[in-house]
Amino acid sequence: MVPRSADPFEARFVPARGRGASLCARGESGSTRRQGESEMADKPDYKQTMNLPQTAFPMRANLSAKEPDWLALWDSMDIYRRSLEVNTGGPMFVLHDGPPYANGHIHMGTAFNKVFKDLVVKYKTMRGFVSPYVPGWDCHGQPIEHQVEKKLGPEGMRRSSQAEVRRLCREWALEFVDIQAAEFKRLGVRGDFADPYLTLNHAYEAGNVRIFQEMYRRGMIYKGAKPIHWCTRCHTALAEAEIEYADDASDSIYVAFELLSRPAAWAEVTEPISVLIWTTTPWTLPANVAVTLAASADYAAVRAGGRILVMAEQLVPAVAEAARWDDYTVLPVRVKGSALEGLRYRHPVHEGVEGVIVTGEHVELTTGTGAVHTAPGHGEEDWLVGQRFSLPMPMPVDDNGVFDAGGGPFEGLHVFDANRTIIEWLRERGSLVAAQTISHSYPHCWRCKEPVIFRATEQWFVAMDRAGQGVLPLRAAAMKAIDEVQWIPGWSINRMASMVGDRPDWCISRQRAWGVPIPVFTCVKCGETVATDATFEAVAALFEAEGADAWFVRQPAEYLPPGTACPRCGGTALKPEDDILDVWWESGVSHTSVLQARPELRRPADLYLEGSDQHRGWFQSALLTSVGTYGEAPYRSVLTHGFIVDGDGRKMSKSLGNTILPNDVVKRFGADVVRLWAASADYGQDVSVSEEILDRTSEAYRRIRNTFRFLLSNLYDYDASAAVPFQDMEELDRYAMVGLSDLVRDVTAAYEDWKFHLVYRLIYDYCVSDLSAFYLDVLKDRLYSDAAHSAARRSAQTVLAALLSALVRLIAPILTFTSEEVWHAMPDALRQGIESVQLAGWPDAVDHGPEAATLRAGYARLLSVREAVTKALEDARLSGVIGKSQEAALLVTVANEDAQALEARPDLAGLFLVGVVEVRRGDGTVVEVSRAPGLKCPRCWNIREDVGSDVGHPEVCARCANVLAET
RNA sequence: GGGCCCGUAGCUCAGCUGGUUAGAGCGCACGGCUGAUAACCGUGAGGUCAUUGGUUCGAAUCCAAUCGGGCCCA
Repeated sequence: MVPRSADPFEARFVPARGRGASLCARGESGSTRRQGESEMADKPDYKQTMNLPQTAFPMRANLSAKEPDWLALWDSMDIYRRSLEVNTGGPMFVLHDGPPYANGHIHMGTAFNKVFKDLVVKYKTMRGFVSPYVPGWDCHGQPIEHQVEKKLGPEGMRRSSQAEVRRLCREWALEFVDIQAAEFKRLGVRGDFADPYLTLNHAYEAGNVRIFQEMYRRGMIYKGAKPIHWCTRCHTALAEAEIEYADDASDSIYVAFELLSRPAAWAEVTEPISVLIWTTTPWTLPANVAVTLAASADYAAVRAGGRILVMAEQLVPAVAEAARWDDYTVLPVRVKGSALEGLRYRHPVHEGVEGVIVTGEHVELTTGTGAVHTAPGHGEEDWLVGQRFSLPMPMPVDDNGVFDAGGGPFEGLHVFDANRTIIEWLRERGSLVAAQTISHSYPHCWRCKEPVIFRATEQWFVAMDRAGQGVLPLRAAAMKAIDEVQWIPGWSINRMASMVGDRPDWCISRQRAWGVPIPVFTCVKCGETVATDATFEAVAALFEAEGADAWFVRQPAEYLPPGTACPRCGGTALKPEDDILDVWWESGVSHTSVLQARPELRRPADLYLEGSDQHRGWFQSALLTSVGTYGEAPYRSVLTHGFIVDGDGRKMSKSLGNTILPNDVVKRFGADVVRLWAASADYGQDVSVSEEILDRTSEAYRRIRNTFRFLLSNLYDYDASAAVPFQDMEELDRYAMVGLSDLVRDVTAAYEDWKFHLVYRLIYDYCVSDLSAFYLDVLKDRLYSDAAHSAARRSAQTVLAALLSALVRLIAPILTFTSEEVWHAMPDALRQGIESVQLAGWPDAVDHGPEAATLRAGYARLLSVREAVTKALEDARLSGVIGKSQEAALLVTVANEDAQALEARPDLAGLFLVGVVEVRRGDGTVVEVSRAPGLKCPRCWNIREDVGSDVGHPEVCARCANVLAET
């Protein structure tokens, strides 16, 4: 702030050229650009006698350059620690951070999420809550491992031990933890970045074991074989999250399976009878065990090419076309699928093997033949059918995707290479009825982009519907817990409930290196699983002390209690499980590894806050592991936001070229603009970001900033001891105080509802419409022209101080940098020695009693008349009657009630910013404009008839003469 | 293909349980001011409320379908 010279009124007779530069922070001389300067030359420079705004708070924020300074200040004062201490003894609010994946730079989605969380935490802190925020990172998992694999190359991978690969993965993860932490901090996010939680921390890793132990004990974890997506290149089972669907060309073949017995319906037929199946994965035929028909559909027997083929009646024409049958006949008798159940057929591949016909609900009657080749090891639905009919589950495909002996004639071939061979092989044997190539959606590995296969392997599962005695099965318990959580927005509960209600058992096995091992052992001698409280505790202790790495380098005998033996055969040679845990499990258990483990946190958390994809991800893995262990949800409420999309509502992708990166936005606009953008969007739906949106946001930012600047600039001589009590204020000021209270009340309610876009709108509209366009505009005359110490001006300043003090707090969670900048530019008296706005608490919505309603009503009328006035003034301006509004004289004719509201306020001319106003009563509202009588006062620039009435100061209006005389 | 959700002016948002000519701010155009000045004030033009049907005396608001978009799943 520029120091003000001793007493401006000493300067009243100083010629215009003499001073001035020192008064104005802008440094403008004020004496060189006026036309008619010569005629002013020997007149007093009244400007020097006025209280014009002064401030060092710059109009242009230069955020990208200045924000780092505030970060440094916060660092130096340890703002995170202080934000907790300031509310010591207060209630607690725990927002638990969902860990982003420690790979790559942050994107707009992560930026949005983190800013959102920061708004919540800072708001809660200012409301008096102890609100710790411990950021976290998800450090394990296939993507990082894949990056390391790429870096090492195939040769390097072969030479590296698992421990070495894990070391590189750890380095990779930690590097990106640092990068992302810096990026989050740069956005103004406040938290315990000095001690974040990382899923690779030893204590964290141990938490996985404790949860596993408890859920295992409760009978919720089992080992089973089940078809899962398997990437033959990455050698791993893939979760749904790791699958991408893309169009692929596939073989589409129709194969006749010759029936071993004749259905009664077609007993008289002499040709061989086959059931015709259709498949797009020829390589799964060696694992075939059944054909599934739709129980209630009609099946027909078609005579074509010298044999009888059974298929769904409604699909006959389509099949005939695919097979290019010139000539075929449909036998007159139809049968239901259920009538064929139990028939046996000759296996299409394996000599001397039989398959069986069954029925199921999943049979589609829109494509294919209505007869589904069923290989329980190669498909989820097939597996379910297999379960129901107790079918065998052969699995002739190994980890590499290559047939073993079970592949019969195709042993040694990779499944995708085998397709052609199999087709030819079938053709030679006459069972191939048709073959085409079709394009359809096929699953691919999200990392290597190769097509994946469905393949049954031994996996560890979390059972959704079974549990030990006396324990509520997980699904039922989770559904109950879901009901007890507050979901925001409300529809979120439907999504969560339907997902948990429908989901299959959770496969938690991954055949990878970079993660936390499934903490069980297998007896080398008999293959029994060895997992007891004693072994779990030993493993947890091991991880706690040495990390999960120890699993891969230490022998079980080194850390298991002496005498640990297989409960079945007594064998003491134990092999640690090879599979590692699904990373969703890992991040899910943070309720224990973080919330429970850290003294400053607690479980359950008050809030989990993530994007809507986490219904399937973290919200769910946290829920299941928490319910499975403690019988309750890990959170009291869950807030979800939409995804970040471009200006057209499309997802951002490199291929579309519509990506916007937070680091770029920070550089160009500043983090506060990112934060304002995040706050201004309705997160209940997808959130758009584009150049235009950021431009608009940036303009809104400047608008808010300028409001602060105006407030600050008129408080340069604020005297707290001269503050005017509410009841002694000018009426307009009392109205402004009521408006401020209303704003505080509304904004606080909006924060409480997590409606940040409403917070933004309320504050912004208040700055623009209530303050800038009315109150502050009207106030200028009083602030600038009245005596500095006058009660009227002090009344105005008291309001400005209140506005400033409240607004800076209300906006502080959002504009974290700018609010701090304002805080430090505020008069000391308003800061009350508080070093940061983040520690300044929340403004009160003062109840101004019954007068508040009277003021609101009176000014509502006045403001509606004022709209008519501005319109009339504009017309008058257009026709050249006036230039600025002060040059106008108004004749306002209004209805009776409005007239009362106007007449009740003697300073109508001031409120309308015109020279003079006369009010008359009439029917409607009519405003007539003419030129104001009188002369322009050279000091206050108002047009007054009393200009020249004072002998002491013959040039100015009476008010200004008084001011000059007083000083 | 299934589940959940979304689609009001160029942009961000209001429009409660259906009720007069659909609102605000920004942007834009035009004007004013030049003592908030790369600021401030004012006026104005912008919408067949995604589309199409239906319910109703009356629908942006209820229902259905379609189109477009998002997340999740297949």
